[in-house]
This record gives sequence, structure tokens and C-alpha cells, in this order.
Amino acid sequence: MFLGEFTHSIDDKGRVTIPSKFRGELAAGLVVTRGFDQNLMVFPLQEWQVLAEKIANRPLSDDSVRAFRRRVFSGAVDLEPDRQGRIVLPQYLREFAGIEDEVVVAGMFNYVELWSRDAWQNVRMTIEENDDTSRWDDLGI
Amino acid sequence: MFLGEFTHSIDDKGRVTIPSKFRGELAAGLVVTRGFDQNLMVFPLQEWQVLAEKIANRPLSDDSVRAFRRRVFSGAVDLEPDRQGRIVLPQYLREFAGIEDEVVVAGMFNYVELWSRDAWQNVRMTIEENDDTSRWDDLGI
DNA sequence: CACGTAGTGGGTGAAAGTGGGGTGAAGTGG
DNA sequence: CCACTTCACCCCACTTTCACCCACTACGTG
Repeated sequence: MFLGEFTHSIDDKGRVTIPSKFRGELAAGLVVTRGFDQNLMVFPLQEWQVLAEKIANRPLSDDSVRAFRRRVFSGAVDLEPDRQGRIVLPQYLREFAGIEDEVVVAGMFNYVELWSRDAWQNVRMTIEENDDTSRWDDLGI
Repeated sequence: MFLGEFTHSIDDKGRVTIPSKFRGELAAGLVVTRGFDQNLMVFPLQEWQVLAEKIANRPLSDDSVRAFRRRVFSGAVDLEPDRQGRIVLPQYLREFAGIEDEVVVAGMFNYVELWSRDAWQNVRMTIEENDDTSRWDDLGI
């Protein structure tokens, strides 16, 4: 269960430290890929497997399916944290998310998002300003 | 599981180095053929077998099926990597994909795509700009 | 105040990518 | 059928990058 927000630095080699709270669930292996907006998504290997099979089973004849596959699969890397609990983000993923020297690691329950510090600021502002109460209604709270 | 994107050079002899992460799954043999867009598809021998049978089972009476068969089968070559983990791309396949001196190798989970550097740039731009969010809906996220 | 843990930074050896040269087999033409 | 050319494969050597290991700092806790 991934919860909380952490700001970590990224060094010259592209290494990011995984928050220690998340390490246990990611120790067995993880996959990073392009997310919805300008962010990266991190999945534990098991979660990823399920997701990937679903995508792989879609018909290649469809243009938009091919585009989607390319977005997700070519952008993905499977990694294992080193002894210090760090992973190396490939440069093309850093570029995609606009990550330069500081990364925000945000828990999303069953996966994790990575943001550049600036992009995260914006997202956070919108979150805090617009509290969409109807979303709570859906849950019966 | 083929994931990630790699840019490799192609030498005068038409040799392309397979990314080391992919070698294990391709060591037993592989098939290269024309892809859907301006790219080449690389399948591990096993995957190819399944795919080929499916195509072969389509009715020959259909014009478009015949055209498709010619495109896929006549364009296909089965190769084995050399000891350095390289394969030689026939010239007609290089021409088809517009590959000259740099190749992008992109993992697509159960197969691999080869692109010329320029063509890949374009594809990448489009997929990064237009995120078809409905595709995610299909997956139950 | 001492200790442990989390986060950060640097160095070094192995492996991956690249290029060239030599040898054997296959194809071509006389 | 033989000689020649060409191409493919294999081996060797070089460069560079990356993954691993070690060391340091900061912070929180007992």
C-alpha cells in the first residue's frame, strides 16, 4: 500500500532513492513507464504483469492500440533497486516527465507516481483548490 | 518481456547489436519481417510460430489476405544472433524501414520493433502528445 | 550524547557496444 | 568442372558506460 509524498534528489547518474516505506513492496522488482500526464508510473512487478497482458491481448490492427502499446511498452523499464534502495531512471523518461534535479515520489495506493518538482507544485495547487465533493458522494461518505 | 527503447548503430555490413536485455529471449532464434507502419517487427521463434499459423489459416480466396500474406511472409527472415549478439538485416528490409545508420530498438512486451531514428522521433512525439486516455479505461484503472 | 537508519555522493571493475580483419562457404561465370 | 568473387561468420581489440561497492552526512530516537 503506497501512501504519502516524498521529495528526493536525483544525481548526475539519474539515480533516485525509493522512500524506505515503499522498498519492501518494490524489492522484488518494479516497472517504470510513462503515465497519464507529465509523470511516470511505477508498478510492482506483479501488478505490471497483469496490466501488460491485458494490453498485449488487444488487436494490433487498430491504430490507436498500436500507439498506446508504443507509449506504454517502449517507455517501460524493469528495474531492481540497488543495495541502497535506488533505481536509475533512463534519460528519455526523465525528459518525458521534465525531471531534472528533484523528484516527487507520490504513493497512489497500488502504484507510485514520479513527478518533477515544478509539475507537482501545479498539480498540488489544483488539488487543494478544487475539492470535487461529488467524488466523495460516489463513495457514500 | 521486451521493454524499453535503445538506440544502436548499424555498421557497413548491416549488423545491428541486440540490446543485452533482449538477448536471452532471442538467442534461440528470431524472425524479422515488415511491420505495420514504417518499422520492422522482430519475434522470438516461438511467438512467430503462433502468429504464422494464424495467418496461414486465413482463407486464400480473400484478396486482402493474400496481399497480407505476401507482405508478411515474403518479407520475413529467420536469423540467429552471432556470438557478439548481433544480427544482419537484409538490405530490402533496411530500405523498407528507411534505416540508414542508426536504429531504434523498441520493446513491445511480446515482440520488438525496429525503427530508423528519424521515424521513431516522429512516432514518439505523437504518442507523447496525444495520450488516448480511453485506452486506460479499458484496463480498469 | 550515542547510535541507527535514511538519503546522498563518488570510485572502480566488468560488461556492453562498436569496429576491423581474417577465413571458410556459397554463388557466379568462364 | 574449375577459378574467382562475394558474402557471411567468427574472432580479436578498443572504448565507454553502467552496476556494484564503499564512505559520508543528516536526522531522529532512545
